[in-house]
Amino acid sequence: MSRDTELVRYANYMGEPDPTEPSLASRLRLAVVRLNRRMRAQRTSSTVSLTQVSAMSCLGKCGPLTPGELAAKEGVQPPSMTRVIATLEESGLVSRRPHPTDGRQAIVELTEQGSAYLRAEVSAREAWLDLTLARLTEQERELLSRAAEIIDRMAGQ
Amino acid sequence: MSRDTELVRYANYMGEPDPTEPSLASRLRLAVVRLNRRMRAQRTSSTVSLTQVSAMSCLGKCGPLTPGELAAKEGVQPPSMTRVIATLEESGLVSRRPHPTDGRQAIVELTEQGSAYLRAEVSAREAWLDLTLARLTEQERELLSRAAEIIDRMAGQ
DNA sequence: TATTGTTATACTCTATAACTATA
DNA sequence: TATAGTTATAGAGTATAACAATA
Repeated sequence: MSRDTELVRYANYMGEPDPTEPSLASRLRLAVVRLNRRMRAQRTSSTVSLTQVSAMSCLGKCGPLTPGELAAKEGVQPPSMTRVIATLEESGLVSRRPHPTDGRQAIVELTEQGSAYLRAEVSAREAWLDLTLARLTEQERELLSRAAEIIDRMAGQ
Repeated sequence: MSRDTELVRYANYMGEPDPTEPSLASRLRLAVVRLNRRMRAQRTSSTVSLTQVSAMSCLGKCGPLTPGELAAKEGVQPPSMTRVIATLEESGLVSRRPHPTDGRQAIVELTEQGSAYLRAEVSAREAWLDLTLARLTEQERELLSRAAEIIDRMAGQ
């Protein structure tokens, strides 16, 4: 997209504010904040938190990664990821091994147990979300599916 | 919606898992977690956090509320809201007055300063989100607008 | 006795700054 | 000197349990 096109879009988008109606940014912010809270509050028997599940999903999807790569993909700072990895390693869900050529780096990957967890337990954690999604219409789910893609792209910028 | 319809929907939705593709629940979870992180990380000169802005937006939209009502609308527990209100009151952005008929309750409302903040500063906090949204196409924004509605409804359940 | 709200306490998530080890 | 990662520390956000005040 050219810089000009982008500016025109921004002008068009910002040009007609409706003071009686909350902006799209406001509504999207509130919706995301609230769903995030709701998902975190969803307790499972497991001790693995939403953040940890998210990191494990990333490893499951991308394969073994260095801590730095994992932090970048999850959009957190390296020290935050250090802690997530340490906790998961203590639980035996991920393992670390030395990088073959660079002594500074490490390779983090799911253990057998971690993979099994991802297959079986993640869906348990997501039970509430699954059920809530199931209550929607097929059209609404299709819409959310596309929205998830867009939101993920926005967050990754 | 009847209970039967709901069960059929759930069966249809859950019946065809595709192991090669992350589920909608997974993708939506990741998208929401990441956008939430990204929004919180968005620093402003202001000292008002995203959670505080969210509570103020709620007061701006609904008018004066008791702490309990505000907690329910935001989907947090009362003690959590106690803290948010206390901080906002210290900053002079909201005020508390006694409930006219029930001595246990209180009425929380935006002050003049709080309203001004909501008009002027909130958009500053949302600058990043606004800009990011402006980079999308009109169709994508329309889609997100509908998604925000659905997500908010899901979170409110 | 039930309801509303607050206080006390603790845990998760995340950040920045400073440090260590390796390239 | 630059990069990858960890340790130390701090702050936001949220919860549960226990308490106080009022209905």
